[in-house]
Amino acid sequence: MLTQRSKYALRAMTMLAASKPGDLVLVADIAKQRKIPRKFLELILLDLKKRGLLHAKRGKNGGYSLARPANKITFGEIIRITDGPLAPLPCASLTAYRKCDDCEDEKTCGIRRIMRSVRDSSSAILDKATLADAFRAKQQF
Amino acid sequence: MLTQRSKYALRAMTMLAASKPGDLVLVADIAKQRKIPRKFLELILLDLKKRGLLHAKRGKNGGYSLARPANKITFGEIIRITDGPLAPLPCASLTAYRKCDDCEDEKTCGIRRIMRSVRDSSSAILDKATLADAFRAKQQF
DNA sequence: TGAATTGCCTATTAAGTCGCTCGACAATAG
DNA sequence: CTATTGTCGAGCGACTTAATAGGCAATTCA
Repeated sequence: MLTQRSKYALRAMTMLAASKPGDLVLVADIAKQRKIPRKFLELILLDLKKRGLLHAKRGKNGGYSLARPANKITFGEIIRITDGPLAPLPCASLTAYRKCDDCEDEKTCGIRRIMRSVRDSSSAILDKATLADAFRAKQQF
Repeated sequence: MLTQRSKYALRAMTMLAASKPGDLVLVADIAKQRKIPRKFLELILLDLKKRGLLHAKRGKNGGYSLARPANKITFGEIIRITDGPLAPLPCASLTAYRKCDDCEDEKTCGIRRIMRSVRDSSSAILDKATLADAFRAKQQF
């Protein structure tokens, strides 16, 4: 399950994706409109900024905007930043591989093989799904 | 990421799958061979038993065995018991659906749509992968 | 019958994570 | 200068996770 943190991040990002590119949006506005605790949201956005997904400007008339077009920012990126690796096991992760402490032989591990295919199918979806896709879905109705 | 609990469960179950069907295996033996804290493992196995995946017998010459053939027990079942729903969001779960507290309109939610497809692809794999599959993978080498 | 074995069950604990808040600071516009 | 707005560090309560402890209940077998 995604953490609340990740849910908030996705919601905030889809809101930014819906606003005009380059337009600056206030944390306070995002918090209000998406019902996210303001101070908590600050931390999340800051993180997304540090990882290059957002651009921020301080001071009056400041705010946040996407650092790239909405169709160039994927769910996978966002979730990895807020929640960590997508893979069910560290030994099945590409972006954050780690050997299992007590794994006898990784090559013959049936559990790993299956978790690896779960990882592959999940990231196939999440690394392809962009903010623009999510927004488009909303627009259809 | 799976919890330690789930990892232990999967390891224990694959060990039981490797033993002769109907044979009783001691908790202590599983714990030793798979390097799982014994008392912790007891709790896990008990849970799996209550949910119908294992059969147990008490007293001397007792132990655990699979309640069904290894090719009828899936990873999905095991993980749902030990870790809960597979879906990344409650609103995207089939087996444990729950509406998001503050979701405006589920039908138009782009996030949900994507998470739903992640769920679908994950469970397509995990509800098909059986203990026998994992064991077979190991045997190949 | 009774001792040994083995799973069943309830509590408890230590450490960590999650969700969130507070207060001060730094940059920027006007 | 002042108001605004993001940045940052610290901290906190509730919960979860991983594990331990200890006794009870069923079963075997001598």
